[in-house]
Amino acid sequence: MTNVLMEQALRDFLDGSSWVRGLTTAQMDRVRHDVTARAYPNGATVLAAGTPSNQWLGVVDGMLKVETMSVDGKSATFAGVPAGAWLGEGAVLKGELRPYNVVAIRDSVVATMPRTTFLWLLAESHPFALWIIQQLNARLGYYVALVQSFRLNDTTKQVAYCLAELFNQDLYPTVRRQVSISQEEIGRLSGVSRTIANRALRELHDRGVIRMGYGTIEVVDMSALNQLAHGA
DNA sequence: ACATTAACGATGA
DNA sequence: TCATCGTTAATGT
Repeated sequence: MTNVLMEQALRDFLDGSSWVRGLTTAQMDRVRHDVTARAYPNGATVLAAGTPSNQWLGVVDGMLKVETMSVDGKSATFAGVPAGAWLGEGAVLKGELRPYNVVAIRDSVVATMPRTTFLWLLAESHPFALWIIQQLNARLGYYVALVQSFRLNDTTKQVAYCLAELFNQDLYPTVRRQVSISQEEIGRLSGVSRTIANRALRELHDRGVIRMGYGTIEVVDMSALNQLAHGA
């Protein structure tokens, strides 16, 4: 993507971010000035664990994941983050070193807001603070339901839950029915091997819930997927 | 039982 | 050419 196209994509992305609508004109001007965009190829580390939390990130295009690495090199994926979402406010708020890696799992464009701008907005804008609260609350809800799903459900339903949440409007406001993610990453996100992820996805396909493409999954029946995700 | 890892070939971009 | 997918056989819990 050329720089000009990327700047245009960044403007569109900001205009489409719901928290921007609550800002004053002056606040918006500063945001537009301070937020920058950068492209990352598939597999690239956007932010490494252990580095200072100096930025809030927005996924303009593509897909990121949040993961930790254990000492023996194994990794656990906590979240898949599709285009339209913002992430990283937790570490910025705590002022800690980043606890997780943020990695591109597709060719991606990522927007960066400096920590100082983020904290300024949080102090200046009540609507922004409310938006952040609802975002944190939506994440909490995700993880509570995740524990429930893993305690009570078989692997196919675990995969269904993780897949369904990629379309959660509270977590990821951009409305889509298709997501660009490999079965390998679906497995990591769901805590199962690629073999099992593949079997679960084919089961969902055979039930007419999704369609599978090369590196993509399209939801055909969202309500059926959500029902399976919650134990049906 | 049921999941994982490693591996293979096939195929899409 | 490389990523991704579908499948299988051996192995682990």
